[in-house]
Amino acid sequence: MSLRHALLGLLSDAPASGYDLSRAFEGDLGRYAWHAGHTRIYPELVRMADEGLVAVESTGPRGRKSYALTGDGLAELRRWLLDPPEQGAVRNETVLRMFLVQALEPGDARRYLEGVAEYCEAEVARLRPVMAELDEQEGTDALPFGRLAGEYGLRQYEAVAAWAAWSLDRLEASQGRDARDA
Amino acid sequence: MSLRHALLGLLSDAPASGYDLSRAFEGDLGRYAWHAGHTRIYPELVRMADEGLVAVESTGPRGRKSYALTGDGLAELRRWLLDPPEQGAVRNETVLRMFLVQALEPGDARRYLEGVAEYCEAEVARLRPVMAELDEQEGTDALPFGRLAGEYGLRQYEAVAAWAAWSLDRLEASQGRDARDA
DNA sequence: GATTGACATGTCGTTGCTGACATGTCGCGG
DNA sequence: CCGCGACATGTCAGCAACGACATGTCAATC
Repeated sequence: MSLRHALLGLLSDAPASGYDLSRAFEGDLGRYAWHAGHTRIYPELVRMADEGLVAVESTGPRGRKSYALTGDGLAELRRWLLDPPEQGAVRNETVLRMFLVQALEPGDARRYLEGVAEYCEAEVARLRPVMAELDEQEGTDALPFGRLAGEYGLRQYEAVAAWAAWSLDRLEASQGRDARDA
Repeated sequence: MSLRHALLGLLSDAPASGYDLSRAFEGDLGRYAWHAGHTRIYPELVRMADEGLVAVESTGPRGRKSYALTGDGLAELRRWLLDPPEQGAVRNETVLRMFLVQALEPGDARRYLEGVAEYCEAEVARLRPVMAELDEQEGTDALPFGRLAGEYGLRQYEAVAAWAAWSLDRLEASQGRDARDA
C-alpha cells in the first residue's frame, strides 16, 4: 500500500492532477523507486479523497481535477516516513538480473556486464549536468524538491557502473585461471 | 512475471525444494532484488513443472520435493537475462522513502537520514567480512554463486551511506542559510 | 513420553496491479 | 475545417501477491 504514500509525497510538493502524477512516475521516481500507471492512480486518488487524505482543490478546463494534500494526508505521510524501518516491498527486475548474472556462461555474462556498465555511465553523463544546473539555478537557495532524490539516482548509477567493472575483472580473472587449468 | 525467472536463476545453481527457495528470498535476494513468500512459490513451481521449465528431481523424507532446472528452463532463463533491457517492474518502499524525505521538516529529515546512514554503515560492516571470507575460502578458485550479488549489495550500502551523509550536509547548509535569513 | 521448533507443502479470500478498451477536449499545423 | 498529438479521466477482466489458515513430519530437549 505504498502507492498512496508515493502520491501523498508528490502532492506534498504541490497540488497536481492524476495526469500530472502519472507523468511523475515516468521519471526517476518510477525508474528506481516505485512505478504506477494511470489506471491505478485515478482510483486510488478517489479512495484517498473518500478517506480525507486529499481533496479536489480545483477543476480545470479539460475535466482536470487538481488534488491537494489535506492535514490528515500530511500527517499520514509523516507517519509513514518516520515509521519503524521494517522490511518493505522490494521488486526490481533490473537488480534481479544482476543477482542472476552468474547463471550465464562467462562470455554472455561479460557481454551483459559490459552493457550494464555502458548504460550506467551514459545515465551518469545524462544526470550530472542536470544536477549541476539545478545547483546553479538555485544558487545557495533552498534545496529544490527532488534534489536529494536526483543525487541518489546519480550515485546509484555510479555505484552500479563501478560494480559492473569490478565484476568484469573478477570474471576475467577466474576465466583466465580456468584456461590455464585446462 | 519475474518471480519465475528468480526461481529459474536459483535453480540454475543447484536443485532445491520450495522450502529452500522461500528461504533464499529471506536473504539478500529478497532484501534488494525481489521478494516472494512461500504461498506464491509453491503454485509457481507447479505451473513451471506443467510447462516443462523445471522437474521434480527427487522426493525426500518430509514430503520434500526437490526441483531441478530442465533444458527448456535454462533456455528461458538465458533468454530473459539477455533480453533487451526494457524498463521492468520497480517497487521499493525504502527507496521511495528516500525520494520523499524532502517532504519532512528539516529536523525530522535529519533524524531520518542519520538513521539511514547508521543502518547502511552497519550493513557494510556486516557484509564486508562475509565477502572477504568468501574470497579467502575459495582462494583463486571459481567465483562462488552469489559473489557478484553480494558485492552489489555491499557497494549499494556504501553508496547509500555516502548519499545520506551528503544529504545531511546539503540540508544543514540550507538550514543555516534560512536561520541567517530570518 | 511430551513439547517445541525447524522442516515442508499447501489452500483460500482479499487486495494490488496491468493491459486493453473507452471517451472526450483543446490547440496547432496543414 | 480536418486530423493529430498532448491533455485528461475513467472501467474492467484477469493475473499477481499477501496474510491467514491448515496440515503433517522429524529431531532434540526436557
